[in-house]
Amino acid sequence: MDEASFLAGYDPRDYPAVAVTVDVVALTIRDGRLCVLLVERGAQPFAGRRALPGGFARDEPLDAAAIRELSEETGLTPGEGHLERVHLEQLKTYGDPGRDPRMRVVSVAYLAFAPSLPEPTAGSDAARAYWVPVEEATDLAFDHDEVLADGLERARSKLEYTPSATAFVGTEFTIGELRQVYAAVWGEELHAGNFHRKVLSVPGFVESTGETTARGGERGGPKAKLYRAGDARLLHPALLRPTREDRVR
Amino acid sequence: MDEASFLAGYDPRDYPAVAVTVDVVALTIRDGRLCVLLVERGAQPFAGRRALPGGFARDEPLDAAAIRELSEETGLTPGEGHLERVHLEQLKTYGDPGRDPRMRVVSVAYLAFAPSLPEPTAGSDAARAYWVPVEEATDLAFDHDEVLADGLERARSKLEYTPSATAFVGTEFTIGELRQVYAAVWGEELHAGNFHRKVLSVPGFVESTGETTARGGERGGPKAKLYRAGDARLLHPALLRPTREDRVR
DNA sequence: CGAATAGTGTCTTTAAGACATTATCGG
DNA sequence: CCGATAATGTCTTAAAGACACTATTCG
Repeated sequence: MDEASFLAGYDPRDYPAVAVTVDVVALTIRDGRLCVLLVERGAQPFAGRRALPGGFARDEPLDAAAIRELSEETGLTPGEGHLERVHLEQLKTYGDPGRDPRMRVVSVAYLAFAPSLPEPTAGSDAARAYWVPVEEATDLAFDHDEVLADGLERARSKLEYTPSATAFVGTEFTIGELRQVYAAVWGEELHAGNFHRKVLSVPGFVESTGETTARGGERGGPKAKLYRAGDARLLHPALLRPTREDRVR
Repeated sequence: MDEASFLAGYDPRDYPAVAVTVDVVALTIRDGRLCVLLVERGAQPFAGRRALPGGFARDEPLDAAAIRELSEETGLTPGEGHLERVHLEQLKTYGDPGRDPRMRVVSVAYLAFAPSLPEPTAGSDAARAYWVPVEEATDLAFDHDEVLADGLERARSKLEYTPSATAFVGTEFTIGELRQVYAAVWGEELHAGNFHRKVLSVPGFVESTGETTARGGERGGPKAKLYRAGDARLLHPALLRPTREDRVR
């Protein structure tokens, strides 16, 4: 029986209720570390535990619900320049019976990449939210450990094949800043010289602004050229992670 | 407000009902052509139109619902050896308001790769289902054109980085059969010699059975060595599609 | 035999990675 | 000056792609 013929004679109110929520794995880089946005839970179940931000889907597209949740939790409002540049994509949907002890909850998870955002301000509705380095984001409520792990793996993979690393930095950035994004997300240092040449050789990854930074680095070094994101949606050739042989079996 | 604190004081029966369905983009290769499983809709809306197989999610994991739908539509039962080797993965979730004219329906789409299956038999519950070459699968009900397009793009990409092409052939196969899978999914011929060497050079992609086919090809040619799927979950290095420069912008 | 296919060999080009080198800045 | 970083150069190795070629089998 297909979806529609089933629904034709079907009143969903007769069935056990299903709730649809949207959860967001929001990643950013602070002080060279990859961080995820978490909220502190107030109510049962999992009271006091940390969880991914999320909420009930209203009468809106699922993507819009994800943006709304992110906006509510960070205290940032779309239209002020902060949330516009956030990269957002659907991650995966989690719907196992029992993942919420109270009822059937189907949760559509989203993955977001953001440039370094201000810490959510106390006093706002978002006071319970804060950025946590991903290694310390363990023991989350519900199945959010798994959701986060899936999000991290997706993020690491995305950096290989797409220019989405640019979503973690400002509109203008140096190659060194971009390299720090890769280092933070992949969790390993990259060879500066080879990375530099590689990034510039991929068509459409970055384009020069003609400008340079006003000063050199904090610990010395010359001024760096500034770039902005190019028009490529895929990286050809890709920027592959250093292969760990055992990862593929 | 996060998901759980919202739900704590929330009775979903007070809200507009949301239905969760599972749709399946099931792909197979018949006569060298990539085909998708479609069903003919009987009821309104979209009566008489073709749609992807799918249905309401019951009290079961979402993956289980997808397998169940596939089983019901093809008339094949798990445990008879046909559905075991089907590769199944979650594709994407579609939940825009208005995608079903009657009510809010959130649909979790799955992508399935199957070896050539028998045409669903008339007389069974699956009589309305049949395999259609993907180029002819247009004008589908709901937003299923978009779902199918997303599924095809995912399938093409999967063949690059994973050994999932082996899910389209039998447990034992020749390199030539594998090449026909790539040709059908990517829609372009591949150089036989280079493909052959490439497949054998990727660690864990295929392993030799030591056997060969009993006969040569129908139109001539020598007996071919037989292989089975190896233990790799990712292809290193990958089998990249011939690059079309304009695809990446 | 002729056509088609399996499988291998060879060469060129491209890309990745290791490593060195030069230049420029801050302190 | 010293240490750090930006940016470029060189060399080696791996991989992709074009192409040729042999061997085998069917009709």
